[in-house]
Amino acid sequence: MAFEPVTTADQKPAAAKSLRADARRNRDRLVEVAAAVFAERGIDASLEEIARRAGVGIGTLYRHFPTREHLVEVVYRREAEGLCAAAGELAARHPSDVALEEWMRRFVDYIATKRGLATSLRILFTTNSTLFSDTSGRVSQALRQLVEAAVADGTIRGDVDASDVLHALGGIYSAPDTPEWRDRSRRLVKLLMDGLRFGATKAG
Amino acid sequence: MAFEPVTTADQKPAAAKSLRADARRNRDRLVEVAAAVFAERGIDASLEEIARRAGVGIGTLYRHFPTREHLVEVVYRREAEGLCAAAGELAARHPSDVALEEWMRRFVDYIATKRGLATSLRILFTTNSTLFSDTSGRVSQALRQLVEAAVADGTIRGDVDASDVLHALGGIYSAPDTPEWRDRSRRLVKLLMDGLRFGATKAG
DNA sequence: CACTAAAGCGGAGGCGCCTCCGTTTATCTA
DNA sequence: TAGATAAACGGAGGCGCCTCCGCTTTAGTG
Repeated sequence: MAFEPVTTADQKPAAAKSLRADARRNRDRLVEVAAAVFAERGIDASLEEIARRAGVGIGTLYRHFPTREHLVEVVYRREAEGLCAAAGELAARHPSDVALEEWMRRFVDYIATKRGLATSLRILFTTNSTLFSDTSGRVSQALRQLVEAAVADGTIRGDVDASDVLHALGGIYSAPDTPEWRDRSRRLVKLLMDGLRFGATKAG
Repeated sequence: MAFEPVTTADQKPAAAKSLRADARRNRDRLVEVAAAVFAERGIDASLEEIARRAGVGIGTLYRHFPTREHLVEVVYRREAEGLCAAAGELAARHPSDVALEEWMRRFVDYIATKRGLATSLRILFTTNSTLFSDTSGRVSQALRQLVEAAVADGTIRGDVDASDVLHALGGIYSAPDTPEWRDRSRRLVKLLMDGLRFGATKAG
């Protein structure tokens, strides 16, 4: 029980800076390892394993993240941010249609790690109501940026917008959690891209 | 994780009968003790304590109730049934307005045990969607019976119906979980009854 | 650099979860 | 009533959770 609100105080740079160097190091390490372990073993992974693999004691983990949910939230946010940041980098390095396609592929991977997190995420979203709107807003903003760029330079057709694409990706959320889920989702992305390229002013 | 649907197979009398005598005894004992322990210690009470106090091994508890949620569901259903059954008994033993008042008092106690169960119940209701509609339907049916009887014999005013009363009781659900919650709710029931008696054809 | 206070570390220990399997018991048949 | 057998029992054991507190490290101060 005991679902105290997950504070967001540690988001403030001031608070972040006030950590001692060793503490900051351990904290970062824990988040990184946690992301890997959650991806590998699922949300119910042993926190002791995370601490072990991060090379810290279990006490240290609990000091930084008093509940499993705190840790999950930070990992979740970090991944969402990474996804958003990738949009800019991809756009800078690739033709805009390729950037969009690659970003959607990563989006699928991102969602993949969220599968099976249903319960934990539900608790998080209940507890911290800004979490969902924050991240989903930022993610769709990133998508919008990519779609608009690709429309603008004619590598995808002009009669769609970001919300159409988001809608099309929506099937990924709701699809059942089968073993072939990932492959099917990738095919879906490809299909979607072909559709988007069809009728573009600039031929692929 | 692993939220397999909570089966309702054990509701069938046939299945119930097929238990060996000792098994049935232990199962009943467990449910009874679990109700007490959940009420006393909250939903997170130790299952080992429940087994201990029921005088069975922890293995026996888990054989009958493979997850905590299974056990909670059975306790929940049992209590709701008790509440419904009480309506008939109270009606038989008391003037109809007194029966209604006493029943509402018990309803408050019933809800009291559900406080703090938020998460577990949410999981149950998600998993087993009939659970909520089943029980709430039956409970409001019981209330309806009492209200209609009291209206019929004039011990409460005639211009209200069961859904009005249920609505008035609704505040009990939504009130925050403070220490004075129980007392406040009891005062609310009293207040409601005074209002219901006011203008009754048959003076109290 | 030496010293110190405060911040941080980490793991032992206690508890609860859940499974597994050797033992006990109810029920059925002769 | 005795014997057979499937059902049920129960607790040891392994694992994870989380707290508590004595020890270590850092970051300031003179």
